[in-house]
Amino acid sequence: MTHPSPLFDDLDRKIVAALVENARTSFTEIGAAIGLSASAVKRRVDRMRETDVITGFTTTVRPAALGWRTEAYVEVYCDSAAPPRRLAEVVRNYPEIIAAMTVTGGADALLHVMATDVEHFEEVLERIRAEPFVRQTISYMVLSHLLTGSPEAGSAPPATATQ
Amino acid sequence: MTHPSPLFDDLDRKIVAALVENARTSFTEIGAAIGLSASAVKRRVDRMRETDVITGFTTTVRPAALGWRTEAYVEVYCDSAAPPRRLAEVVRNYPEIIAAMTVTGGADALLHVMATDVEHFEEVLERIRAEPFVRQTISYMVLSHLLTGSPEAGSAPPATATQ
DNA sequence: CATGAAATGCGTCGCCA
DNA sequence: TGGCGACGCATTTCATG
Repeated sequence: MTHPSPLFDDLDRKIVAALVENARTSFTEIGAAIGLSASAVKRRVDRMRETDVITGFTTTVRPAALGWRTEAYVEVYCDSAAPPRRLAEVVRNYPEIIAAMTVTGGADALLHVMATDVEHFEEVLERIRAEPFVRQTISYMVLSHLLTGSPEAGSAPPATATQ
Repeated sequence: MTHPSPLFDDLDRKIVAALVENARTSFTEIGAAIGLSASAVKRRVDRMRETDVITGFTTTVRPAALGWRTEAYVEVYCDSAAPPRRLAEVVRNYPEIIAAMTVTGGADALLHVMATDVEHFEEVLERIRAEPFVRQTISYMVLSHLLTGSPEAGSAPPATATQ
């Protein structure tokens, strides 16, 4: 068994859960909730930022309010010659691509794309298809979200580990 | 038409961009950067929270550090009888499903699933497939991320609007 | 109608026990 | 780790163009 694990314990988990739920919660309040002083909470948060358990604090917005009204997932099929990892460089040049990953299955990669409207999306798609080693794309336009907020990985999974 | 739109101007956009980049940035600092007082910034943030332009402040974590080491996208094909929207209720019972949406294309819905490992994922998949009106699923396991952080919708799209 | 300025209460952050 | 203290920030109230 793992020992009282000095690397990441239940207190850390509760702190992360609180910060995922609201990133602007004060250390004092978190400390009061879990029975720790504010300085102890700050130390733990600083350590988690250092070890990249916590990667940042961000704000969630309603994309439509900012003008992003069209969302899609795009499967990308690459030329068998080029490794899909090379898409990493390409993908950086598209502000419309908010996530990209290599996947198992028929396609080599999956892109998460945001656009202002369908016309804009079509334009982005044409640019992607014009990239050197992109052979084919298949798009899935998002119609509606069935899950609004993301309860997310803030909660603890069955078992836990580090790295 | 709408005039210089008091609803959402460039200052608001800059504030949102700053908060997306770091949700714990002080109003004072944001104000100094855009030429506004702290109270003015706070008022604008409060208003944006009220109108749901800003939906929350959250913390980004490295999922692997919390024990979520397996990620996948799952296409769901429903029985033609049941509307895919009914998946909304089902999906809520799965902490492993962090996003779900209806999409165009062959599948009715697309699920974003997180699990601790492949065994756990298989177990989740079996539960999903056992749901009443789920006819078929196709899974895409995520191998590696090509885009780490999400520059996201923090930046301004070509044109802007509200609602 | 939104802003800036001042006042108070609270949080943060470094230091020491 | 907790506690203390200085400083900075958030938040409210008030007056102004």
